[in-house]
Amino acid sequence: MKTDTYKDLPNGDRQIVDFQIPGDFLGLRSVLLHTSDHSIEPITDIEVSEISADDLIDAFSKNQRLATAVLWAASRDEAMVVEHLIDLGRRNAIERLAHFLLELGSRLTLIGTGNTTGYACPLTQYHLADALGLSAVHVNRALRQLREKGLVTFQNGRVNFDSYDRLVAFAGFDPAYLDQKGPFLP
Amino acid sequence: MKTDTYKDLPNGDRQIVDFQIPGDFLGLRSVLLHTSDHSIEPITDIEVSEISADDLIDAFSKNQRLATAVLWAASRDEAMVVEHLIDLGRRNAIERLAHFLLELGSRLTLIGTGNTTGYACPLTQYHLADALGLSAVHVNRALRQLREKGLVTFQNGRVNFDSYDRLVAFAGFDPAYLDQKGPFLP
DNA sequence: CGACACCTTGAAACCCCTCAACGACTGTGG
DNA sequence: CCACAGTCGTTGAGGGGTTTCAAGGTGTCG
Repeated sequence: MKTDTYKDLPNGDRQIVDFQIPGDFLGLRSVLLHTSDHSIEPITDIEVSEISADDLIDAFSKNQRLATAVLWAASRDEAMVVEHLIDLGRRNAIERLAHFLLELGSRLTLIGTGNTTGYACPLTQYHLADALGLSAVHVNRALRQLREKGLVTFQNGRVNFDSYDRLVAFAGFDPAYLDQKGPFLP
Repeated sequence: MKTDTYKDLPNGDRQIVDFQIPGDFLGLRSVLLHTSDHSIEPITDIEVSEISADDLIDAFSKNQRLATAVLWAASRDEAMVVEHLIDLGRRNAIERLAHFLLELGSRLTLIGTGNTTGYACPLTQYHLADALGLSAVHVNRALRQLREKGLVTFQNGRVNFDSYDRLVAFAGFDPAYLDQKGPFLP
């Protein structure tokens, strides 16, 4: 159902780069690069189909729409990483958490497993910490603040948006970068 | 000669996502996405050629190697953003700076305007601050520490590697993600 | 010379981390 | 059935990295 892509660091820390939900590519980034220094970890049970790099590239020659669609997927992945980058660079812990929970909600809504009320979220606070560049302890405190502000509650594997609109305003969340209309095909 | 891609935030901060050097695509990310919420800013005089999204997509149908090469470029861009993400998430200010200066050095070396001795660098400390998620004041202090450690000197528009090997070790820099061998073409 | 951009330094405050401890829950083996 | 280990969540105290505020210095360019 869900996985995450991460990189381990020499000092034992790790940084989660992004999470994948049903319908997402896994490891698209490394198809053409000679290196793949990231690891993928399942969070829940998953179901995957494999496609070889050669086949994928080969298919480009036969179908230009496929090439375009794959490039679109790669661009969208990168846009998410960029937004994630902005999280880490210029938002504090509580804003990061708010923004992250909203982004995941938007993505899950698109595939029908979430809405503005909330969604099922199998992540632990340690996952959030590794994704957001925080300590697990601080994630806990930040989640409490969000709860006490009446914005969002994350408990028992569920995210509940207590006040979706106020949360969006608080986090400065604009889902445009998720490009939920799909690839532009001529 | 150089540009940077950044995003302004509501509170007046901004986050630089990456820098472009000669030979790089500008705005590839937004070709297929409906949105382009990033801005591009010239740092030095630049020379660009324009290519329309339609022409690019159209070319995919005629030349599969081109589609592959463009996807490779997008993947490489993303790999750099990912490494940048790890910088912000799990490295402190001085390691971030060291890693960043090494990455830029590697990229410039590839196009022949740098080596392990150093390179010309037209960035201000404010650029570094916006890229690395730090305050300009702290960038200044961190640069001083790197200088006093005898690792690298950044002054008067030049980066001098005082001890390249020790700097690489200090920053944990591994240029593999830059994939400097170019796209894998069957 | 004045305006401006950039660099430098100090002091105080703040955000977040580390360390430490404990409670709730789950699964496991005796 | 119960003791035990393991994972996850929660909370407190103390310390450190970084920010903000403030001021002054240098260089360039009109």
